[in-house]
Amino acid sequence: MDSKAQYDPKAIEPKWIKKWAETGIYKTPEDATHENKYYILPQLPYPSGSGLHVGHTEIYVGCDILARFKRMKGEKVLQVMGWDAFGLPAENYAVKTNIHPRINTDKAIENYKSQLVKIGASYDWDREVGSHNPDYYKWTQWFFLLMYNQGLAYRKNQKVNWCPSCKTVLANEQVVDKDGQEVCERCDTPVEHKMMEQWYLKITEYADRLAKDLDKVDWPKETVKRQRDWIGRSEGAQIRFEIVDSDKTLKVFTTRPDTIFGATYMVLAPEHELVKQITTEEQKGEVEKYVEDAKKKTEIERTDMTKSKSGVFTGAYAINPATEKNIPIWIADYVLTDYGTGAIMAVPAHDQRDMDFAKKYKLEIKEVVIPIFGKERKDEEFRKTISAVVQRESDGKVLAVNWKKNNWVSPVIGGIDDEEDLLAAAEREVLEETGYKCKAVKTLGGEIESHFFADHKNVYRHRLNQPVLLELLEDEPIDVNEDEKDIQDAVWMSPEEFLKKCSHEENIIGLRRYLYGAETFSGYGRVVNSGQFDGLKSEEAKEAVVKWLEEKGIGEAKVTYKLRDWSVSRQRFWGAPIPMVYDPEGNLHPVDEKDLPVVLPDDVDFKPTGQSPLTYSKSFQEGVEEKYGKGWRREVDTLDTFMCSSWYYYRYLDPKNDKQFASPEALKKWMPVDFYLGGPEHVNGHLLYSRFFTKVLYDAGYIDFDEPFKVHRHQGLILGEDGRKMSKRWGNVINPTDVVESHGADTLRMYEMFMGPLSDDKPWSTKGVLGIKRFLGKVWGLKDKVGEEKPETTQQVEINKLIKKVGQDLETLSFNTAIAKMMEFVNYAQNVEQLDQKVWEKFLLVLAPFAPFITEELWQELGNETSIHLEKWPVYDENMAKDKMVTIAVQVNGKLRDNLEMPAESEQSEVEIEAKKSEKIGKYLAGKAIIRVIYVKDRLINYVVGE
RNA sequence: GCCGGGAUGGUGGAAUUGGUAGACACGCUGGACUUAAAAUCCAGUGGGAGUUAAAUCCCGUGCGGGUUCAAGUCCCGCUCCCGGCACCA
Repeated sequence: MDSKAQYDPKAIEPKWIKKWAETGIYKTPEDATHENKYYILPQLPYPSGSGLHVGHTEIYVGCDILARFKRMKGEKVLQVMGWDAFGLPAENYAVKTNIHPRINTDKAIENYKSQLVKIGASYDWDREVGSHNPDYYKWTQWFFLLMYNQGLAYRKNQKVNWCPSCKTVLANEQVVDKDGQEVCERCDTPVEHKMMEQWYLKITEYADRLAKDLDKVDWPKETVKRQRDWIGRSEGAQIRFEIVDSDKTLKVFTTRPDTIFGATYMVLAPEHELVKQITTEEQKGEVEKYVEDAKKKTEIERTDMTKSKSGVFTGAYAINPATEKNIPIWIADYVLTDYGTGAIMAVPAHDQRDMDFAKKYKLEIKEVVIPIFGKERKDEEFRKTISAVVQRESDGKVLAVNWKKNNWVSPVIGGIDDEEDLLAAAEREVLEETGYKCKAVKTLGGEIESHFFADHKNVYRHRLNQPVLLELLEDEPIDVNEDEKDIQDAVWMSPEEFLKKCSHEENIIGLRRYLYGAETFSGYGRVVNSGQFDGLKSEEAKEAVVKWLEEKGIGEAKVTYKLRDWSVSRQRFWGAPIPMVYDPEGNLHPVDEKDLPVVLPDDVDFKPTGQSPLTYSKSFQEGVEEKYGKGWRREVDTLDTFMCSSWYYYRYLDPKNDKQFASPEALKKWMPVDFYLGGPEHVNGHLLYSRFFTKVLYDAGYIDFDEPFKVHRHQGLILGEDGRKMSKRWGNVINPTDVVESHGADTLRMYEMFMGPLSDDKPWSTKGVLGIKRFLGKVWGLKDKVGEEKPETTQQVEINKLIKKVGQDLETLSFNTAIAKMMEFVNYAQNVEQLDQKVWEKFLLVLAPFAPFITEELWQELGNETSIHLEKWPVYDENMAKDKMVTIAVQVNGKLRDNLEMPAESEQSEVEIEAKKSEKIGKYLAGKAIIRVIYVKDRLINYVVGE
C-alpha cells in the first residue's frame, strides 16, 4: 500500500492480459449444467479490413460486463467469439487486389481478435469459430442438405433482386429502401429485377409458427412487432368466382369476406395466368399493350403510390356469387402478382385503392358496411334520422346549427316521422329548425349508425342517420318556433370551419361526401345491402360469409403471409458451396453427407462476371467427374452468408465436433441462449433466419426447444463526435485500440457504458472519456486511504447501498446509472479519513466487471494471490442499505416550501409536529384552513389549504 | 400514407413509474498549486427577479388544453426529429 505511483493503465493491462491467458480463468466451466448455465451471446462480427471501431466494441463490452457479473453471481457462463467470415466485401477487395480473400480475411480476424483481447473481453478462445473454415462450412452445407431432405430447399425460376455492382442475387431482406429507391444494402447500387433459376428455402412453410412463437420470447417489443409485420400474417378467405361464358374460375384472396356483396368488379395482376385466356377479341390489343408496358416498368415505378392507378378492361365478366350479378374483370398493376392469388375482388366502398380505381374508371361503388360510432346499450331508444347538407350559392357557406346548451356545432339533424318520406323529412326538419326553405336533392351515401346519450332528451339513442343534400330555395329564413330558438341557432359557416368545429365525427361525414364524393370506409361496422347477412357486425359477417362460401363449395377460410421464401444462392466465390451435383441429364442430386465438406477451391478467377466463379474452377469440377462419372457437374452457386450465421451459436457449444454440428449433450446443456445482444438492423434477416433454422432442427428431432434466443436486446449506435454515423467517409471513426493506448481499456469500457442507455444512439465525446479516466484515477488514489477495519456505520451504509444498486442495474443493463452510483461512492470515499479495508474490497468487487484490469491490480496489491475475477459478488445487508435519516419535502398546495431531516420510517404525526415548527411553513399556513394533508412516507408531506 | 420510438440545462444523460426535476459526467466561470502551461484539487453553474451579500420569490421537462393535493411521468389535440414498412386486398 506504499505505492504513490499515478494510475498508469499501460503499466498494468498487458500484464493481466498475459496472466489471464496463462491461468485460463475465462475458460468455459467444466461443471456447467443446464440448470446453472448462462449462455451470453454477442452478435458475431464480420471481420472487415478496417478493424473494429468503438461502435462495434460497445456490444462486446456490454456482454462482457454482464458475463463477468454473472460469473461472480455463481452462474456458469459461456461466452465465445466467432467470425462471420464469408461475404462480399472481402471478395470485392480480393478482386481489386488480386489477393485471395482468405488471406485478407484471416488477417482481419487476427486484427479483430487482438483488439478484443486488448479491451479485456473474457472469451473462451478455445471455442473460437470462423464460418469460412471447412470444418465450419461443412456443417453449413449439412444444414442445407437437411433442408433439402425435408423438402425445404428447392430451385425455382423467379424474378429476383439483382445487384449489378456485386453481380449477384440478393434476398428481399438485403434490399433496402433509399430515397424511394430499392438499393443493395452493401453497396447502395439500385437493384435490378430479372428472372433467374435460384435456390430457395421454404421459410414460408414456417411463417405461422415464426409469427406465433414471437409470444414466447423476451425481446424488445418493437422488434417483435417489426418481425411480425414482416411476416405479415393476415386471415381471410379464398373465394372462387365463376367467369361468364368460360369454364374457368377466378381465385381471389380477401381479408374482408363480409364485403362480398360490395364486390363490383375484379382485378387481375398483369402477369396473372388467366389474362390471356379470358380477354375478349375486342379488348385484346389494349390488354396486350398494358401487359407489355407493365413488364417494362421497374418495381419502383409500379409501386409508386403517388401515381394514379391504371388498368384495362378484359372484356370478360365474373359472377359475384353473393349478388349473382355479372361484374367486369379488369387488369391493373396495383394488384401484386406474388401476394395472395394475384387477383382480387374489388370493393371500392370499403377499400381505398379500389375506390381510387373505381372513381377513375367510373365503376360501380356499392356500400355494404356502415360505420358504427359509440357503444351499444340495452336501454337505448332507436331513431331514424336525416342530417342535412345545405350549401348556399352566394358565398359557398354551409348551414349548421349551434347548440346553445353545450355550444356544439352540428348539421340539422332530425327524426323521420312514421311513414314519412326521407327527403320530405329533410326538407321539413331544415325548415322547422332553421327557418330556411329547401328542396331535397338526393341522399349522400349510406346511413351512419351511432350510439350516444341524447342530452336534450335525456335518453340513450341508437341512431341511424341518413345524410341528405338539399338546395336552398330562399335566402331569407322564416321565423322559427320559440322552443327551437331556445335550443339552437342557425349559422352559416365555411365548409372548412364546419369540418373543424363540428362536435362529433359522425356528423361531418355527410358534408365530406358532398365535398369530396364517395369516401371509403375501410373499418369494421354494420353490414347492409347484403341479403341474409344484413344487420350483422363485420366480425360476425366475416364468419357467416365464410361458412356460406364453404357450404356452397366456392370458398374457404385462408391465411396469407407477406413473407417470401428465402433466396440463398449467390453467384459469387467467397461463400460455402452448395452441396449439390447434377447428372448428365441435368437432374439434381444431393452430395452424400460423408463427402462433406464440398471444399471451396483455390484455383478460381474471382472476377465477377455474373456467372458464378466456381464455374471456371478446374479442380472444383474435375473432382466431380472422378467421383460420380463423366458428365456430372457441381452446383456452382454459393450460399448466402446469412446461412452461415443462422446457426453459429450452435457451433460454439461444440466447435471441434467432426461428427455432428454439435453433440446432443452440448445442445441440451447450453441452449437456448440466455442473453443475445445485437443490432436492430438484423430483425428481419438474421434473427428470423436463426429462428427458422431452430424450428427446422426441432422438427427434425435434433433439439427439444424451438426458439434459440430467450432474451434479446439491441445496442444503439455510437455516433462520431459530429453526431454523424461513424464512417471513413466522414473521418469521424474512433478506434478502440487508440483509446486503449492513451487511456486504458478500463476507461474505454466504462466510458462506453457511461455514455447513456445501451440501446440508445449517442455521440462519442473525447472530452467525456476524461471523466472516466479521472474517476479511475481517484479509485487508484483511494488505496492510500485504506486502513484496518473501521466500524464506521456511514461507510457500511454507503457500500451496502452501492452493492444493491449496482447489482440491480446490472440485471436491467442500466450500466450508465450503475457507474454514476460508483462515482458517487468514490466522491464520498475521497472525503473519509480512513477507508475500511472490507469496504474497499467490496467496492473493488463491484467495480470488477466494469474495470477488470485496475480492480485486478488493486486486488493483488491487497495481497490476494488469486484473481478478483474468480471472486463472488458481494452480498449486501438490506438493513444496512437503508438511510437512517431521510429528507422529507414539505409542500403547501403542491409547492415545495421547506425540507425536513427526519429519521426514516417516521409516522405522519411525527412529521407534522416538525413541519408545524418550521417558520417557513408557518408563514404559508397562517390564517388558512387546512383542508387536507397528504403524507408519503419518507418522501413528502403536502398541506392543502384554503382561504 | 401507415406503424413504432423519441423530444428534459451549453452537452451526454438521471428521476424509486404520479411524489423535492436536472443525479452522475462533460463543458464553462472563479480560485489554489506552478516562473508558466498541462495535470490535479476546491468552489460555483437551469432561467429570471431581488439584495453589498444573503434571505426570499416567480418561471421552467417540444407546443396547446385537461385530470389530480401533486404531472417530465396519466388523458385529449398538435409540431418536429429518428427508425421501419410502403398498393400485402
